[in-house]
Amino acid sequence: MSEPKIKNMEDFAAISGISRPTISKYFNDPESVRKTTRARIEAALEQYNYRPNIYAINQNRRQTKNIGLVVPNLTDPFFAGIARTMEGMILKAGFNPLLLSSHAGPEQEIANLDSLRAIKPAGVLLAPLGRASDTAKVAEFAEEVPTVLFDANLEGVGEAFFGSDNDQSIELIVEYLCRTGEPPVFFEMKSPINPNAYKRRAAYVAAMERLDQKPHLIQTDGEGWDFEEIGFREGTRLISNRLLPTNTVLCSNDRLAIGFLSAAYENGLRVGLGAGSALRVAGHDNHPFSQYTCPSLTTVSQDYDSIGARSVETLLRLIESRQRATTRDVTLFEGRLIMRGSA
Amino acid sequence: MSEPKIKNMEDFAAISGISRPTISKYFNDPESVRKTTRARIEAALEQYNYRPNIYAINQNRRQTKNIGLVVPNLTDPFFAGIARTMEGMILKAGFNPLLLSSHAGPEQEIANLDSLRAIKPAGVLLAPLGRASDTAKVAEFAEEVPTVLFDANLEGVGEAFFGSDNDQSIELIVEYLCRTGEPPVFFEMKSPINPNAYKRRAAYVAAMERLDQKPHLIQTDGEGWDFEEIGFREGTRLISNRLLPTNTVLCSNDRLAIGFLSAAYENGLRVGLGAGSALRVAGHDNHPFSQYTCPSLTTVSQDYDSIGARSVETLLRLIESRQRATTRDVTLFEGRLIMRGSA
DNA sequence: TTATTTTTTTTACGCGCGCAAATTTTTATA
DNA sequence: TATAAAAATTTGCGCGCGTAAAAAAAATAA
Repeated sequence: MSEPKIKNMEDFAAISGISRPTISKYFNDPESVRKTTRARIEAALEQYNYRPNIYAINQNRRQTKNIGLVVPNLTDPFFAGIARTMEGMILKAGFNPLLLSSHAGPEQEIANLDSLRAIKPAGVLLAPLGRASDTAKVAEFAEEVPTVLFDANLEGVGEAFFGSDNDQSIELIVEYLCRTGEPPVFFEMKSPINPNAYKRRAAYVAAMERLDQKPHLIQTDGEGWDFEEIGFREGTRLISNRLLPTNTVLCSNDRLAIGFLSAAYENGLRVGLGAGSALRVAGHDNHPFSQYTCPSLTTVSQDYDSIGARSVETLLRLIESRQRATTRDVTLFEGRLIMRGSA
Repeated sequence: MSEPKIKNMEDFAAISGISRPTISKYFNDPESVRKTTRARIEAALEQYNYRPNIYAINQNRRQTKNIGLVVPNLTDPFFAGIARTMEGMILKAGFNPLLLSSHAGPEQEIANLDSLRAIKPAGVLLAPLGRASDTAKVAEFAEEVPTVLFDANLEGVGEAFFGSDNDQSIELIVEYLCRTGEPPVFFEMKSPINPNAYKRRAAYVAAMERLDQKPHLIQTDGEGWDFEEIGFREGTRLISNRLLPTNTVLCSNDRLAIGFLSAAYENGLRVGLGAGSALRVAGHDNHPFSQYTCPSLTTVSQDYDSIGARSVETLLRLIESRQRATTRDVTLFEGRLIMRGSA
């Protein structure tokens, strides 16, 4: 279809009979040129299928159209889902998302930020590892590049933070559990990787005390991301040695609960609300798989549509304004109780 | 630490007392300059922390160091896991992986390839959607850019294909199920998105006939990626209406099996090998969550370490040789039986 | 020491585009 | 139709680097 080879914008300008600066203007914003000119350019575009060189563009633009999106662990369907919706929003706004996962730990988190630095992003959306994060280096990055945090907060770092209101969501489920049966013990990791875990622990204690109940924490060893494994291992130990003080267990997150439920099943313990059940188990997060556990998991859903939307919007507005935030917006979204079979 | 601002390679050359072309040579291959020179550069590097501009590099290099990595659905932990290991290998080889997911369908798959085209990758690793893929457009892309397929084959497309030997793995589990109990029915989607599903169907039929058993296919409606939901919905229907002709169900993949197990549980059907069990359920893939179903899922694991490693190696060799493959290597790796509680 | 090889330096061009200022052309308004 | 405003064009610089050829310097071999 195309006989003369279009190698660059100059060639394309020549063949389409329009000046190169106007072509350049068109690619930066098709609406910025006259309708008739746009039509001529687009007609030529169909014929010759030219695309500007992205490296030349980014070398010369004051600001790229890249937005970094860093999550702690893409292998976790929970984060994969969030990343996916946020990616969609970034694309729709005409930016180019770059998805990175920090699964290997804080070094990789910093490495991710370093490789983002190399592509000079207009902004970054970061769900930090949390407790494990190298906060100083993350803060340093956030000084250079407009950065919005979500999911896990690092105090004072970045332009804004959007996350879940753990106080509200944990109180919600603690209240529910206390109202409908024995008060729950709280099952969690001793040294959780995620700062939300600390908030949830404190929220559990506070909620229990508010209800005149005695808090009881069960804290297991275990490092890393293999939450189901940890929940299963510790669940097995607790159940087979009859170490549970009540028949109700609130797990710090759904993945621990999934492991715990599996342990209960393997040990012949019936979980659920009914009369014939020996145990109630609840989680937190409304993990994609929590619907298919046996029994299905009662949990609290995080409002990740809002968290994602607000994070992206905030960053985009910041980028557009070409200046930094005057105040650091911290907004927490409420959870919703998801009642299912397990509690 | 650094008083004079290093804005580009020329500044850095001046400050380190070495000529710019030599600095350039160093960044393209640190081993290519004399030891003493390298030491001087690295000393200066520590002081001034300079990094070459990646856009300027890629604009001028004959070939970038980018490698595209496209999977059908990052929300599926199975693909997330594969992508993660392959990413690691690409990085170790000194290339820059770019991870994309085609979850929204064939249009996004093509959009992914288009955005990869824009960054002029040295090569691409592609797990196509399969049946739904726009094969002509994928093939066109693979003509332009060295592309290795994995997981799902598109006949004749790309330089090579690496995947699982569905014939072997399905026969393995069919043989096991027949040997230890009633012969299995095969539970699958009527119009599966993945070509492996077709291979598995055929492999099931062949394996059953080889064992002198009558194959029985149960094919459900349902589109998209929500396999657990489909498995649950259809499982509920089959169980509550007593439509199963045997007590053994082989699911086309683990995610269907997870939904099916959940349905069995909800309907009070005990699953497992034991005498007290009414049903046996098996899957295929050794999905990360298959270990934590109730009961844990008997399945076949795919050798994804080998598939990933061979795919990456093959592409890297191709890139290094700077020429296309003379023959299209198709290698299938064998599955391994994972015996657990469900069958 | 001299001759040879390897490495570095010098010089210079080109990549494909953004961007700015001044000029010209086209369109909208009076 | 004249006038003002908007859009397009011309001209030209600069971004930061890869790369090539020739000259110079350094390391190695004879």
